[in-house]
Amino acid sequence: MFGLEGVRKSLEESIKEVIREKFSLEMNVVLERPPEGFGDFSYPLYDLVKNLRKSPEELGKIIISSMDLKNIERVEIKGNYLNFYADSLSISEDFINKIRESGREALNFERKNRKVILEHTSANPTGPLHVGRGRNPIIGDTIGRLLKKYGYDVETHYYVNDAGRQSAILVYGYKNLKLDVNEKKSDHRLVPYYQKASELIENDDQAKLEIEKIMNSVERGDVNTIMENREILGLVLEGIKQTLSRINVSFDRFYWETDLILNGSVKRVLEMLRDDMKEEEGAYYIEVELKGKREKVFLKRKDGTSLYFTRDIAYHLVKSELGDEMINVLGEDHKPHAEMLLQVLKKIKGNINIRNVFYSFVALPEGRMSTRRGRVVYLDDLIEESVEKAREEIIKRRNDLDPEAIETLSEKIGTGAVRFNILKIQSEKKLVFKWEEALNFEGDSSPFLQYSYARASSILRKESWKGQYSKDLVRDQAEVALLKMMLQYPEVIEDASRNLRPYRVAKYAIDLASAFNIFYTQCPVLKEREELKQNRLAMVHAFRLLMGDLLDLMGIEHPEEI
RNA sequence: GGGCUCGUGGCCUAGAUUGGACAAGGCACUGGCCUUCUAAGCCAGGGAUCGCGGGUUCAAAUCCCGCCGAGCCCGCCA
Repeated sequence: MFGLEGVRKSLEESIKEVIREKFSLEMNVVLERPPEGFGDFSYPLYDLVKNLRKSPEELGKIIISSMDLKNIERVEIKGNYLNFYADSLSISEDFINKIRESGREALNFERKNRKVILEHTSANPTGPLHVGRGRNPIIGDTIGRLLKKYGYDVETHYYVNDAGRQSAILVYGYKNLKLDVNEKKSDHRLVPYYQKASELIENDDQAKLEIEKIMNSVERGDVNTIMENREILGLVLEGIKQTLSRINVSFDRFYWETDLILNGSVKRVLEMLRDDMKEEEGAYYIEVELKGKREKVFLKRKDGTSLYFTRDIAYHLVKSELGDEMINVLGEDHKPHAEMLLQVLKKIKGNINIRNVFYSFVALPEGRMSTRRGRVVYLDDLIEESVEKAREEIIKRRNDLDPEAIETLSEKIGTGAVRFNILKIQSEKKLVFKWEEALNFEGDSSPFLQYSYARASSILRKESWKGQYSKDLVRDQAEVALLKMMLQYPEVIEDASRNLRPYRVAKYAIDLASAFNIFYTQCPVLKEREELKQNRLAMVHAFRLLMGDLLDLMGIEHPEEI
């Protein structure tokens, strides 16, 4: 791989070595990234100054004179810091060479030969997706793309909850109520049935009984009931899939919860935990420790049926057989559940690799989203509004496009904005949904990225890069800044993947686009003399490759012109 | 009540894992830049007691303790 990380590591090693030899000290050397104008890496000398009672100048000189300065252009001692200026231009030459030789493959990481089962979204198939949990598919899908990029094999799962009360309510409503609904999208069409049936249970004992009967049959593993239910729930799931596919989210596998009942997994879990279970009024539970407190977790109702937690254990055991590691993207409300689940899984199966990514709910300014209270923004509505906004903006700027082209373009820009505006914020941070922010197409936004990509494409359409590049022709500050920014790609991807922080990619994409836009305004390309033109075309070419890659990672389209 | 998470200019967000040099972007605001590769852009400017109070340290937005505020959780629900 290319980039500056290698330089950092060898500098750290070398400094550590010098300190050991010259001062007989064992120190943990971590270089910092200094503010603008202080080089690429810096080493604070405070500790040494204090330890050895010598001036920073004196210490700095000793270190510099005996350390290995490979790939370093110059070093300065400034205050209590040793500032290293990397020879970014030589490194950039390697980078451009790699791009020339292998194109986009230059951005690939080595395969890890490790398979991750990534579960995300898993919304109950009882209604359309709303923005409250809308972060889940976007964060989840991006993590999947990131991990693939970083070299993992990834299998994405959607766990379809068809065993609970909510599913039974919908099924009952759809089968028994005669309603006149004008909605063509199936997930929205079924909403009134669910709502009406929910109301019914409040005071209609007969309905309540019927719903409990459905639940009971399902949990007992009655194949007919389960399959009938799946047909109705499947209608909603189809609608959800449509929504997701519009924002480029898809799954390798939909795993139905009731399969765990049908294939005996749930039964096996209960057997495995038989010795740990305790009885209380006919129901069975196990005890787990949560934050120093013992908690009861029920696995079996007094009527003998299993609970969500039981089935979740079974599901995770299934997943653990499918890959080397599991990653789940979960709402913050699942935190205690996930912690307890992990404990139980460890008890059953010693080494188990699970990592959870939690996100906090998206709320509206007036409070938490709630379908019942009619306080909800559906993901479909957000997408629709965003695409509409994009259409308006395009019509404002372009009068050369036919209606069909406008349509295609607004879809790409609008859906990209939906993904980006959610992605750019750390998942655990609370998020209040405001239309004016969701529809912001300036500054830190996806159109900003797509715009920079289109600008690069536009230049390359007029003239393509012939393959020449020389660091000696780089003079402008904007060129250097762009090159340096591009060199950060590997460490950003690594950090984002290892720590499951997709927002890092979003932030980096903004910085990169920004560096390119400055380059674009300051450095003409096409009208320069041949040599310089080729040099700048190389940068534009490399930038376009990188930005296209980053947008793909985020599931955002990158049209050649916007 | 207990636990988890969050609190950074008027608004939104980085920086916190690994404590370091004037706290960095964006929105909004003020002023400039389209006869030159796409102005969804670029340049310049104003605007921050980093929730509050202690502590550790040569050095704290970052680590520790307490408090305040917001969200989430504490079911034989999912």
